[in-house]
Amino acid sequence: MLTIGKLGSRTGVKVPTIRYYEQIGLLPEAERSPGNQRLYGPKALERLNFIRHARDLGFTLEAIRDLLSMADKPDQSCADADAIAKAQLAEVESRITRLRALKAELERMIVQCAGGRIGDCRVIEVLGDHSHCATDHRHPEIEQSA
Amino acid sequence: MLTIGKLGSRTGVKVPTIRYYEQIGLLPEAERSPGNQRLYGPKALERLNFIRHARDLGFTLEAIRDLLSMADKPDQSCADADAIAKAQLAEVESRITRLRALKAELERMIVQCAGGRIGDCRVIEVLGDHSHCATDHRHPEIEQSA
DNA sequence: CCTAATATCTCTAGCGCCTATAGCTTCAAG
DNA sequence: CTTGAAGCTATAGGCGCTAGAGATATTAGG
Repeated sequence: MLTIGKLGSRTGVKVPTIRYYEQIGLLPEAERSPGNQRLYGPKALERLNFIRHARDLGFTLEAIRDLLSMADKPDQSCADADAIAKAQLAEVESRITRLRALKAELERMIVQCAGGRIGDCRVIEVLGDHSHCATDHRHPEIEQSA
Repeated sequence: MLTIGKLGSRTGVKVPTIRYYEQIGLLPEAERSPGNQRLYGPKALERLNFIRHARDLGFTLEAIRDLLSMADKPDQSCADADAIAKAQLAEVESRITRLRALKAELERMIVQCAGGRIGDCRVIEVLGDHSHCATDHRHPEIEQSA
């Protein structure tokens, strides 16, 4: 049986985060020692590793919740798991595309800056006027996460 | 003079977001009409366009705050603006690198999934065990934003 | 065995960047 | 002159944690 601290160091998940996962129901309520401290067995370790890994891959906690509930039903079709993974892939791809446009724009901006006064600075100027841009890097919603 | 709604539609920034920017001091307090509604002149339009553009390029509000204060001093050196832009470029590049690793991992996972039962599903299995992975896609802190 | 350091506990608030809701007032069109 | 859209304030929520306070538990050393 592991204490929460050991569990954290084995999985690379911080202690408050583990408690948070329990609180939102992503981890089951942990067993407790006589002194009321959380204790974890191998199953919890496995489950938390799964979560950590999925987070590393950029899945949202919602998606992870779904994936975990699938992992618990080994006889069902894995089409749903596949769909979640594919959606995540699409998400990652679209982020890459967008970031590449940003990168290009930033590079253009920086290269053009002669390093003089602000009044002549391309960085400031370009930011002030989107029409200086080569690509349409605008986006509907600013995305976040991994 | 523009109402907040017009300002929003011209810049692509939502009305509550504009009020939020004012609240946190990114936009100056707007003039008011006799009926207490916010009114914006061309300067505010310009400033908000700048903000929107910089947000689109992934700058944080903090960085934008700095860039704006530089934009107000056209005679200073633009080295600082340049540094901020370069930091942002580095940030974007590192995100791209990471996302590419994620993409590769997700693709591997998906391709390997034969589409059968969960019990045989590579997606679920890989998530459960990082050692199945080709790349070390782990990261110290999960990043966010554009 | 006692102490001191460390780890854990609960609870609450905060981060960045908005977004949504409620309940009101003002304005523009018909 | 009425209606409906657009505006106002104030507050709460959302994601995924992170940080803090203040109390208790455990462990290592003397």
